[in-house]
Amino acid sequence: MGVAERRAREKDDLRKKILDTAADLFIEQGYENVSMRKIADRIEYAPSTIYLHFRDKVDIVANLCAATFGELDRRLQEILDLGLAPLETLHRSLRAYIDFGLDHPSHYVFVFCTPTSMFKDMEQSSGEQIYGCGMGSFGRLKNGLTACMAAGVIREGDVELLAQSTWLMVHGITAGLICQAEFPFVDKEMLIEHSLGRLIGSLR
Amino acid sequence: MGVAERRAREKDDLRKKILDTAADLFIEQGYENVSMRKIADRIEYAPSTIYLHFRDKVDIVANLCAATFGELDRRLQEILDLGLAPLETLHRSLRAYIDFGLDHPSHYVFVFCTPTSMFKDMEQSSGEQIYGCGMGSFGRLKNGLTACMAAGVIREGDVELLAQSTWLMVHGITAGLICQAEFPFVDKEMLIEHSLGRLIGSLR
DNA sequence: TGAATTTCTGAACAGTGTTCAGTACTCTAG
DNA sequence: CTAGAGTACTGAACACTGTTCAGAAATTCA
Repeated sequence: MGVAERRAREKDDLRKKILDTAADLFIEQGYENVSMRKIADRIEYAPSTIYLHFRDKVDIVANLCAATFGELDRRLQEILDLGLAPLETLHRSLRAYIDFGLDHPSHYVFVFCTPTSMFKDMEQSSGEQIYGCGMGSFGRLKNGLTACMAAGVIREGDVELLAQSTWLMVHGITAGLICQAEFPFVDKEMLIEHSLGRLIGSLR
Repeated sequence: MGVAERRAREKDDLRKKILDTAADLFIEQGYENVSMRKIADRIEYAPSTIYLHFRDKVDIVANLCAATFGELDRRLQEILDLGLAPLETLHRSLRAYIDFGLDHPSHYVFVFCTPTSMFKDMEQSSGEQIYGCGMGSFGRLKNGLTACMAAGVIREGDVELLAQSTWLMVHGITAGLICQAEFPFVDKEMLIEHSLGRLIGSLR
């Protein structure tokens, strides 16, 4: 009686196809310019079919973001697994965060640059999903700072305060480079490393 | 023959009324949730009338932002006029920038947190208007840094690089506090001053 | 008063997210 | 092999969006 399983698998296939197609379109055209009808057209289903798999448009993006930010977590774990010096680990982690944002600008902007007030009339579960996206990584940042403090390579202080302050500024680098793409920035590599240098230097 | 003048004045009055009403609505409900019809309803004109005064919706926001950011310029000039020590001036200016963003979250997000790619299919003039919003203030930041360098209170360096790096991080504080309003931030006052301390400290 | 200008509107267009009655299909039980 | 249950899917519709434009209304000028 593998029928139920096959049907479930087929249902999951379509779900994945919707997510993949939506991801492609979001990257191609940006969140606002992608409509449910465009997604439906590309997968050759009626728009209403999508609603059998996702509550609404935000639900699709929330799922995509959750998946994408899982990748950030993986990248950060990889760095942790290298077993480097705490300060070097911190530096690489912050750098990985920025690179991640630049690699996934649409997702990053959606999760971190959309005022939460815009999601007021939204299913709570989607809101929490989006909200939770970054929390795992923020926890890693706190761990990283704690490790640095324990090793005595940065001065003692309120970890929560330091972490929030650090995140805000790293976020600024990431979001600024994404959203002000037209701005005549100096060499990006230099700009990022210089800023990270200041950021980490100010922890000593 | 003051007829023409009176009519021009009346026309300008309606223009201002549209801008004021739009500003109110944007603050109340956020840019995306305000429609041309809502604006038209509140001023008791037909939606199409608005198009006699503004090219499109973006044109309205662009005008609002230009006006708002004029206020930022004024605030920064006031600080400059105090004739304080260069480092103190820099500190107060950065603080004023953050406070300004928190005072006008909708405008700030619109100008700095909307990917420029979203304005691709937009009249060039509006794009330049939005783009130009922050340029004046950025120039002031560069001047402030140059003054500090001349006074020998920060170390020598590429002013453009320092200014961009500084702006990115100050932007992060501002945008982060606005867009992640639900995040359980520690005391905001402390968070801002701590971050500014790190930022300015890393210039020495 | 009549003509010319300007101001303003109503209806329409093409698009959006979303809902839902009803069709088409697949699988199960008799 | 067929009747019916159950699922997957669709087409049409709803209420909205920004925007356009022919024509109505109001105002000014001769």
